[in-house]
Amino acid sequence: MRAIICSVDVVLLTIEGDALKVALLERDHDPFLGVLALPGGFIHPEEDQDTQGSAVRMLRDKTGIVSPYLEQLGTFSGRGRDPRGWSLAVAYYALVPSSVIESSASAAVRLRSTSATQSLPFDHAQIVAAALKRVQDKSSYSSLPVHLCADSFTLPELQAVYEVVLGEPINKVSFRRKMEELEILEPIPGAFQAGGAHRPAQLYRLRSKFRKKLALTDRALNPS
Amino acid sequence: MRAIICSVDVVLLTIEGDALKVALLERDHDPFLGVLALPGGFIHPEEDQDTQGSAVRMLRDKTGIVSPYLEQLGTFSGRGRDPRGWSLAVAYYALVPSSVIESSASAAVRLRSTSATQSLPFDHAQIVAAALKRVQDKSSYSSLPVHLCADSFTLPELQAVYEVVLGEPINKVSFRRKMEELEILEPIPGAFQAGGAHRPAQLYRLRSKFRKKLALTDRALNPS
DNA sequence: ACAATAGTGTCTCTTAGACAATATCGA
DNA sequence: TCGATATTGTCTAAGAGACACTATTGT
Repeated sequence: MRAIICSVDVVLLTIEGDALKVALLERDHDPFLGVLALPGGFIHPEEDQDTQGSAVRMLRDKTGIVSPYLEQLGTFSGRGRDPRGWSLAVAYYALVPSSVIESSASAAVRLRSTSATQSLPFDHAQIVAAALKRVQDKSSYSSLPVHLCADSFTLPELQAVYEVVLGEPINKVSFRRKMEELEILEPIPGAFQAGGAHRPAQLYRLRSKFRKKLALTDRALNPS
Repeated sequence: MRAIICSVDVVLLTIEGDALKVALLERDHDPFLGVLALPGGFIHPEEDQDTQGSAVRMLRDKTGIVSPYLEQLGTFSGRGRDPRGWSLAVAYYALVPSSVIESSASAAVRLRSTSATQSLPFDHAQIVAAALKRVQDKSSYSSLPVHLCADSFTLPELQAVYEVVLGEPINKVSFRRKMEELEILEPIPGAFQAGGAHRPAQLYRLRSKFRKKLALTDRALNPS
């Protein structure tokens, strides 16, 4: 009996401009040498505590990024997904602000729109689709999208992030009420973003209690 | 390098009396020979299409049950969880009505209350806890619990199932309104359940469109 | 002063829960 | 008829979205 090929893949998501982007890398060996694919690789039992550890290691070694938010997405398996044989990939997804990409991503990282991932090798298109669906579902009733924002941000910025992730506009008043209720944000005293020819916006930061934890709502932010 | 031990475990849940129960089996080999544990076993790449296929096979062969609802829960991995070495278990959960257990479960199946699974071997207690949490989360905004009901059931019965799963009472009027809105049920013409000394209840069945698909609500059934 | 965006007040409509009325059975 | 549970009607209160008003900046 052939051994099962065990790997871990990571869907690293960020917002660039007005769209969600995935981080891809050119594969450095066969199969699909040179083709853009999700960062991933074999599990190293001697080195990795568990698959989450594998994901952290791969993200760090291959993209240079350490993501505060990293969650298991699911496991993809079967005979057909890898030409080398029956394989099993535990997929994770990570969310980072674009500032982290700019400051610490390796030069090999390529950002691609999540809407243009049809041609990825293996079943990576399916994995990206699952990550996208998970992020959208979770975003509609949680504080998940704050992890796509930098350390400090304004409410209009955060709302724009939610709108990019959910793909539809949100009522401003309702959005602010919801953020207020969640009690996850705190204004940074005296800090404003002066941008353009208009009233400056209050800068907020995530309250420390929620650095690692999500806040959940009873009702969807944007019932469709 | 040692190969990774790849297995699949299934959390089979049902309602018996007023409580959620898990199906357990006595282990037939070491480690933990004779100890009650989740149904599970090694992935057979020659035989299984993918891990979902492994889960179906194990459920069928070890418990005699074929569950219409079977969903991946997550993957549990690491050095410590199995005394034989670094291992990886893809966990699934299944929901079946108690009638299915009664009619087709193998005699070896033991039902245990989900609140008494602290002493399970490996990390099975953690897997059961994750399954329970998943089922509760999903039940609060979907039609998931109908899979714990037999083919035909009354609305009070279904409400009782929701209440067992969620662990708290639900407003009757709201519950009925929600079920109405979801449009997942249809009354069985002329079929009533005559039970006791009171008005008989209309029997309903799941509309065929929702046999395999869940219906989702925007708002939690029971905001707490 | 004007344009532009930030932030707030308030009205209305929808929906959830409380309460209670009606329906239908067996005893 | 009475007790019990099913089913439905309706009132009230909380929350969401629409709209518009105020605030504060650069030009």
